[in-house]
Amino acid sequence: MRKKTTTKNTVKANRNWRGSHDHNACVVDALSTASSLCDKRRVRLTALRRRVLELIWSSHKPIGAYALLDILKSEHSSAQPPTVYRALDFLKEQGLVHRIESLNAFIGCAEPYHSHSGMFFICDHCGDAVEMEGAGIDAAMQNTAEARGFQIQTRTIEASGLCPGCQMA
Amino acid sequence: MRKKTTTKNTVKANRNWRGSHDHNACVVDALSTASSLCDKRRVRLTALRRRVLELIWSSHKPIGAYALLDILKSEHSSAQPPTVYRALDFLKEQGLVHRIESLNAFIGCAEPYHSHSGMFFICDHCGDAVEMEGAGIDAAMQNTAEARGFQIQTRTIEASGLCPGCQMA
DNA sequence: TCAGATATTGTTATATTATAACATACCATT
DNA sequence: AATGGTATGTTATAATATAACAATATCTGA
Repeated sequence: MRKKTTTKNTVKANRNWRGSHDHNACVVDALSTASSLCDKRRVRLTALRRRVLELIWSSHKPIGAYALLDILKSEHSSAQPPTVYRALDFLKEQGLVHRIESLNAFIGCAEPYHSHSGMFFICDHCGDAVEMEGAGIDAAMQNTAEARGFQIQTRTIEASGLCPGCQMA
Repeated sequence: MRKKTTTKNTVKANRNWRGSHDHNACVVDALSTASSLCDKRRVRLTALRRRVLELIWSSHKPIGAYALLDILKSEHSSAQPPTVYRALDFLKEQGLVHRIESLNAFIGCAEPYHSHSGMFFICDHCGDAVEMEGAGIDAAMQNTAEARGFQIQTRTIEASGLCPGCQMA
């Protein structure tokens, strides 16, 4: 039995849209996870790289390289484009951030322990982006690829549209 | 019971990788389809737009805006970036070309009659890209989106890796 | 601890991709 | 031909990304 209380459903959807609520705690978590991951892998999460990761997590939304650069410049006068692009390259390699191709922007990865490409739902209205589990999508792509003999290395899966909150506006 | 004749499978996969064989016929077809589609919709496939579409189809691989511009310039000296970007905007709106986000490049759409986002398999080695049917992927994304209350407007689905031919190299 | 090797960051310059803004030309209807 | 909408021309600049080489920091083994 299932009530059709639209409001209730919307609220539920809303509650689910973003997993976490305390954004500061989120950032701290992400940084400490990143730190231990890098230790384990014997790669160096330098102050600069750590700061870039922190800035990405501190932004609720996907953030572009030049927006990061502007912030870095204000606290670190030597920052130039390569400064931020190198840090981003490192963070991507380590799976700590994802690049959102349709936005030319970057977002923190909530599940850096296992390598994956991520699927993103991006709200055109508020700019929020959320990474979700593939739930069959990866497998479906893999099947299609295999049927044609294509060997997948990386996936880009992005959807833009309206998040629950912005559908009302 | 299943034979493991790798060679045979690979050959089969290869045959399927690209649907069509006569590329010139392909281009002619695409142009005439585009032409009738635009007539039907009462929009103008001008000489310039038609030429850009032709150039895109004539390229076996996704082609960038500035590569198109270089060709246009050589035959049409007034061409500038807006010339090509405007044509591309028109062609995208009409669903005649797709933009491949991970490459910043454009490719002709083989199925312009019905609006869709397309799923692309892009070979890192030879640069070929093939559009394939979603076969469950769109539905799977839609389900995930609905579960969270997200309303999808456009999708970007791209995989890069190795095409059958390049796996041997 | 020191020297050499490697990794990281600094610095300057430039490449690549994309859009803004305004002027002119085209062309369909009256 | 006058009008209004669409398309293109033109100039300038914004936004994104990388190349190439120099300097510095960190690591490793003797």
